[in-house]
Amino acid sequence: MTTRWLTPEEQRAWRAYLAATHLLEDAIDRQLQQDAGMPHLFYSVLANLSEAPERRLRMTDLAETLKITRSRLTYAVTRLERDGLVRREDCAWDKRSSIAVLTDEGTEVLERSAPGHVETVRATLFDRLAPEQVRQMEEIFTGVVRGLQGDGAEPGTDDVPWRRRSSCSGS
Amino acid sequence: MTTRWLTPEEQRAWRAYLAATHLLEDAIDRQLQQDAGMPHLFYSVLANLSEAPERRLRMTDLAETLKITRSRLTYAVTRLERDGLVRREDCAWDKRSSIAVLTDEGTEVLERSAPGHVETVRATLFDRLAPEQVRQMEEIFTGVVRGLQGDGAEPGTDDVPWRRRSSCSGS
DNA sequence: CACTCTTGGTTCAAGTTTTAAACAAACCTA
DNA sequence: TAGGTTTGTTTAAAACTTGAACCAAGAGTG
Repeated sequence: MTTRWLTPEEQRAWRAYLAATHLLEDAIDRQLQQDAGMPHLFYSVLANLSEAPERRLRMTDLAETLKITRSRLTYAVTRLERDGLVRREDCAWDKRSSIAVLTDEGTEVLERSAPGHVETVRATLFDRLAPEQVRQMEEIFTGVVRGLQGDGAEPGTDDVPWRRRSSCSGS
Repeated sequence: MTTRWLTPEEQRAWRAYLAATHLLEDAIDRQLQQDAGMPHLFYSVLANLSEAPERRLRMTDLAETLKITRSRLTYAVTRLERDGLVRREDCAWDKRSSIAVLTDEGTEVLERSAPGHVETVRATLFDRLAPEQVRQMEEIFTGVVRGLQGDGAEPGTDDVPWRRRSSCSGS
């Protein structure tokens, strides 16, 4: 089986993608580090928690939605907990689980830095895209995500993966 | 000025993008680490050199096309040089510059690991995209790149940025 | 009930990578 | 020549990632 190399079109797309992701991540990381004192990943943790019911999520679920290893998440949450932005709670139903909870201070920090973050995402990305391109982007990347790890999952659960399991949210 | 939050469509696109980039980078890094013993960035260095005239590029130019800092590139090239995949040469025209040259061994390693890499890129990305989506991707991200750092550059030089300056290639 | 298997999460040590600031050399311009 | 810029590296510190090992708790089985 001989290698099917990338076509010129694919090469151009790939290069553009690589360059853009580098620049984007740099810009966003710089902005967040500046304004919120944290890297993008940490911000994403806070953001995801803030949208979860009762602002709490199981570590494993959080790791899954963020597409990172649990180890990596443990590291992030430990930092955030040290800064008082997140608190860990035990799960009453499953005593193995620990639940990351966004604290009030975490909420404050998030709300304070969200505008700047959104501003950056807009300035670097969405303000340069036509509405049609936004749709295209979503389709392209949801496809990639599904292919890369959703192969075994039933379609339809991808939008809100954090509602799949018991969220230990009952008080 | 009140914050213009992301629309639901933009949010979906953004989340999909973030998830996909995480998964993609993970997959590609894992594959390259496995098969070539190096992270994606290092591979990109080799790949870019291999396509340059005489397989040589100024450090600064290389950093610019890779969208990384010179410091970061210095680190990468140092590693690659230690492994014999890249060699540094002085530039005759400008004695400040140093030129990274892909060695024969580097070429071998690259050629040996390229098929697996392309295979991964295909499997994770392009084999899931319609030709139209490849074009959409290119347009979206070239726009982003141009906006993020090409604002001051004349349009038309984006495709082959490494030919812009003296490449110190005259043997 | 033991027994095993799996899951959830952390710890630990090692290594990798990034950053930022400082530096030196070379170039350029007047 | 002086002053400013570009190139590239060095350095030290910090940040991050990895992978394996580990423990505790649930789940399934006989």
